Amino acid sequence: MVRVRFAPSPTGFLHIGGARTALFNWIYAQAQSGKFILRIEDTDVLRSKQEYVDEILDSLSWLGFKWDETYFQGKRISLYREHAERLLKEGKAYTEKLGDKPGEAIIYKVTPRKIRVDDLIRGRIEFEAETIKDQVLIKSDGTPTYNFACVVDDALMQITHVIRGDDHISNTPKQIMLYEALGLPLPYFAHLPLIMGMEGGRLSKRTGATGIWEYRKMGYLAEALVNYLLLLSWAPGDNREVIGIDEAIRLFDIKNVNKTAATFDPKKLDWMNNQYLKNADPEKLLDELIPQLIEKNYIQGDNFDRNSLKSLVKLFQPRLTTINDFPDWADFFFLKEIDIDPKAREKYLSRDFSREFGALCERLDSLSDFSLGPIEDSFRKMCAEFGIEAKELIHPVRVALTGKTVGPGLFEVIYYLGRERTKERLSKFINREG
RNA sequence: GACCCUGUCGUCUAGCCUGGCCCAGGACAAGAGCUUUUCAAGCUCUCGACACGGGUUCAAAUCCCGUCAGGGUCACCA
Repeated sequence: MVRVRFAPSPTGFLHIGGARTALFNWIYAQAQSGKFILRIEDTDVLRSKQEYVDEILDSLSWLGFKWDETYFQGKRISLYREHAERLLKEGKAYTEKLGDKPGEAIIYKVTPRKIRVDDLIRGRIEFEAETIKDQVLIKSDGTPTYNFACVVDDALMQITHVIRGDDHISNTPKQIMLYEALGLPLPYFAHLPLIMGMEGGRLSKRTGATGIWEYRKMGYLAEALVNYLLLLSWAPGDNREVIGIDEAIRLFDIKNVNKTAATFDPKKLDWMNNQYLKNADPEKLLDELIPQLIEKNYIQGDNFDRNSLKSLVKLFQPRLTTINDFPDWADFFFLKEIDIDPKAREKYLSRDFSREFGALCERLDSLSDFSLGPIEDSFRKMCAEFGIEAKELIHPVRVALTGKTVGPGLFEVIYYLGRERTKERLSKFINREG
């Protein structure tokens, strides 16, 4: 049975790189019908915080990576000490006192030899143990070092595949020495390429948001983020980009994971998010949106028409980059007084449209069936009578109704805005004296 | 500095193992145009890469060697 793990340390939020490591472990477990284990590496007592633990768990859940078992290294301190003392007894380690500090560290003595790693993604990598210093196992304060705790835990938790970032390649020979010293079976290793920022180098706050939670707040869909992250170092091989997680699991093979570091491109993430957004269930989008709409005072409590909101969401869905675009772009449906973009006014409403807008109001008034088809027919007929092209009037009307030059089709806007509000907004541009 | 990893369009990649179908395919971005209603949607087109140099071979993006470049690691952090 395949057992993989994701082992974050709660000294910060879950970021893009961590999410990617979690994703590849999780998808491998799914593909192999194995177990995905979560291990919180909280041995650094000073920097570890409960709020980070909570945030990491929330982010993993949001991304859809369910885990089967949870461990905290902080609760296993005695285990590490037992194993270190065993090495001490066997003469494979020695103790050392650090200056005048209390306590003694336990240090593993490296013996020169060649260490081979057969990496599932990179093939064979060889190291000379001579280039590696003696390794601290237990620090003077009694807590284990990362490499030691990691080995003891991976062995005891019966982890079969260690899938982690490239930056751990040089830890691998150190860990292999410890497995062998302890007489524990070696797992398979697979090292994923790193994700870099647009300017090269590590993905950092400078290059934009890195916390998974921030992406959620910005209105990205978990499915889109996961799909994008997966594509950053893996491809199904048939030129498809938008690929559902179930199918990805079916096609996933760790041997096809790329070796090259990938640059995180926010623009492509945006595109991916739009791909998922346009096919998303409007009900689900609405659930995400309602709290925002309430907060903006666009709707009140539970006093709103869910069906008409759903229609609105559908209207905007194909053009949304993030969920959060909706409240901005559809604001004119909710606001009593809309702001007209000054440039839009300048471009389309600089001349007087009293005659046309007035006629339009009358026509809309006389429509017995205020629905999409009749609205459009009536509008176009009126333009013909005025001897103008429809678009000469469409743009000014759109600006008058929405305050914007872009948006959904005008007739949909009129239909969903309703007869009264449409007339009201148009009337503001009708000069009575003229 | 030492050790290690990696090198296909600006970016993500397919192809590389099992040389010829690749004067290198797709996607994002960018640019141009179409859509007798806008675009931030849709459609069409354009731009654009095998890091470099040697080999091996009838034939190399694909195999070998070297160079260069980028990245990672060298903590009683994880």
